[in-house]
Amino acid sequence: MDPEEALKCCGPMDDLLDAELFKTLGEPTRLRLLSCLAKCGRPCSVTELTKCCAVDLSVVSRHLSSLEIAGVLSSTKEGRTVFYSVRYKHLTEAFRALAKAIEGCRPKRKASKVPNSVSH
Amino acid sequence: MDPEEALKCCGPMDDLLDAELFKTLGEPTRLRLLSCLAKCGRPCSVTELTKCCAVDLSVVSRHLSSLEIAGVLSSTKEGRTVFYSVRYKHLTEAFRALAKAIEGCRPKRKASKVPNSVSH
DNA sequence: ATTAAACTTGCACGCTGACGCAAATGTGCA
DNA sequence: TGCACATTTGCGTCAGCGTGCAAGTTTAAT
Repeated sequence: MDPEEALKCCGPMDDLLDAELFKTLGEPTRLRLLSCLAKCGRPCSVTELTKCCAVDLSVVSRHLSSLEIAGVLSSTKEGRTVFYSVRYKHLTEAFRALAKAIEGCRPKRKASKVPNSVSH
Repeated sequence: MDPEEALKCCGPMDDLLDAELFKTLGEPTRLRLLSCLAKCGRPCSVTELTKCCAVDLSVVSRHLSSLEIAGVLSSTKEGRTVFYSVRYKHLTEAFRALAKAIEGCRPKRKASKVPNSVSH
């Protein structure tokens, strides 16, 4: 198949390769917040999470909001504090599905010796 | 555990949460190139891949280079044309490992009613 | 040697996004 | 009501990045 055709044919990958999700995860500070939150294993407040990275609290608030929009975190409000949690199940399933989709595109057996088909 | 401690304690996630990888995948044009290349199921040249996205060939060249540096693609040169391929195995394993690491952080059973241990 | 094809690289432009600070909003408490 | 705490939002700044165009590089063919 040619790349031009591949563009039109819609596979499982196209639904799973979410640019917004990757863009959100592709930022060191956000990634650190996710990592710390995951390792804590419990919901944390914005103020708490600010202690694990060297940026202003307002910045952390915005990052956490982004992560929630991207489907990485969920939040619950208790009084005046907001608790963020990792969406473990959702994330795990997303990455597994992606792995499976990529694996599914992989050609099973290589045409070992067919010089003609190689050129183009 | 507090976010502050979590920062110091290094888990499996910290090795797998690669900001550079996500940043590279968090761009629509690059993601489209990856998708088309994967769906083709065969190595493609820069010129071929340019046909599946609406940007200049020089831009495609740079994107493919980025994807290679990030470990998403591999390239082989034949004469004057460069063929890019998806690193299926590498990507699949990376995402599966990530899924597993995230799953591993998930608290198995919630402490249903232990007020003392919650506060901190 | 000349020409053409396939990429790569240098450069400038425009836009996005991360950041800090200050002000605003929402909420519990005395 | 007044005050302190937790978080959000507005705003200006600055660096990074995607893009196109033009020039340079490598390699094949005539």
